[in-house]
Amino acid sequence: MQSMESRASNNTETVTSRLRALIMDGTLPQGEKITETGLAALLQVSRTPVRLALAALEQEDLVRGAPNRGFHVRRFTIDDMRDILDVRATLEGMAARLAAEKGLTGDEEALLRSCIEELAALIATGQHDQAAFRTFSSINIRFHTHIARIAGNAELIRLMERNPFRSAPLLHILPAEEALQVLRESQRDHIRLLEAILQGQGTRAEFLMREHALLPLSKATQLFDHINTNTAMRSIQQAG
Amino acid sequence: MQSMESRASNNTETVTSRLRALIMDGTLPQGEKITETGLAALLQVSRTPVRLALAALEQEDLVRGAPNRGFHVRRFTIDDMRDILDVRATLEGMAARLAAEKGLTGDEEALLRSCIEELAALIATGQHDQAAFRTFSSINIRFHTHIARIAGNAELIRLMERNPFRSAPLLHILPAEEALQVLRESQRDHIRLLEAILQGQGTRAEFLMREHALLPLSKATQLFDHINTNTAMRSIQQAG
DNA sequence: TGGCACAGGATTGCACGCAATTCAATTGTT
DNA sequence: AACAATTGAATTGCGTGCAATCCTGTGCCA
Repeated sequence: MQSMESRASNNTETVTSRLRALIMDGTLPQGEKITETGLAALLQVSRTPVRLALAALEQEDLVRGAPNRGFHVRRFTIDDMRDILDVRATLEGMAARLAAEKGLTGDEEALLRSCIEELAALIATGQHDQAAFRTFSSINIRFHTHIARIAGNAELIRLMERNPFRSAPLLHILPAEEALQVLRESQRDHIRLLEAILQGQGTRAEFLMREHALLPLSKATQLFDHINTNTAMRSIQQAG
Repeated sequence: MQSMESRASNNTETVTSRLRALIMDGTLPQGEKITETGLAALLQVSRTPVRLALAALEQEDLVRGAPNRGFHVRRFTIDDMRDILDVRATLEGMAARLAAEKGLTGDEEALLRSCIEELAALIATGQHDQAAFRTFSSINIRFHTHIARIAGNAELIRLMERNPFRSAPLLHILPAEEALQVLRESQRDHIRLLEAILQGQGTRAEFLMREHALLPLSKATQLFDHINTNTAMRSIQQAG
């Protein structure tokens, strides 16, 4: 997570990454008002890179701003989460379809298979601690990213990378037993998916992937509650 | 086109709109280097709003920038266009599916029907001049936008609005007879689409819409040639 | 007591200056 | 003559000051 984001040559990108992290990990609660001055003081930079970072995150829709009235951290309602996941599922489905229609080279197939094998090995250990879930998430992202790469649609990759919940740490939230169950279901999906792609079954791959990507949806309520508990509860309670 | 974009309270949004227009209408050729200073001088503002506007358009992927090396207008290859249209078709298809699954209120149905009737009336006149195509495009956008609204997925709407070719003036490019043919095919798609949505046939609506949105793809080569001829030819010839 | 106007403080939006980086041309060397 | 190093111009990145705008709290009036 940090190894990808923290490499930045200029201050603006650094501030953008740090601000994004502050929002995603809940340090800045939902709905929190962000002042350029305050954030600049917090991050020890001037207002200029802060302003640029806020503009960037406004495009990502993580913060929202009104003219002359500054920015505030976006509030994610449960409907927002459903919408975002739904779009993500559609885009991932498209990636799977394109990959199936295009066909895989030997290297590409090998890479996907290795992801599946790593995941299988991880599940076989039966571990269900934070570290295991983190590893799972990392391999899982690699699997999905690679399918998008194979699809070869630059615009698609661009949109998927900008999805707010690209790497939402869902598993860490669920009870351990339930999380393990999710892992197993997820893995079964992966295997079927690769099979469909290998056989060139575009539509089947698309729908399998769609269903697979929607798997977190059933847990959305828990995710929602967790985020609120973790971040905005105090301010909400104070406000109400 | 202008009535939607030009209302801006602050300078940054004004500059963003104007710069976007400069790029889309080809005043700034593809690959053209953009200097903050130069653009600020051209638009009679300081570098600050220009910098913010460039950052915004970089998110839209209309300009691209390298650290410490400024920005240049994105070059659209024909592959880029295919990719963007393909993604757009998928998103529009999703909107149609959601609309069909959700069902229409009387008002919503009436609005879609009125779009179709207006389009039919326009086609019936047999006009094929620029004004007619502009009108067609306007009504067409209304039809599609309304379906996205009915779908009710905020994230989906957001992505569709950011699509670079949201309102690409395709028809103006084609020979008049061919453009008229496109209009008729397009209209037939609209009618079938509404029928599928009304009957709650989500998957059918999705695929009809996908096909419909891909209609410009067959003309992509012409579009590509036109844009290059219109904008970048000189600089390309000079460079090569 | 309730509502409105006004003023003070705070914050954004913009302009400009300076340092750091990059690119290009010139110069010197082999 | 070809290539490498160096210097200089141009441009970006960032900091900060100032005016315009907006919010808050106070006081006045009905």
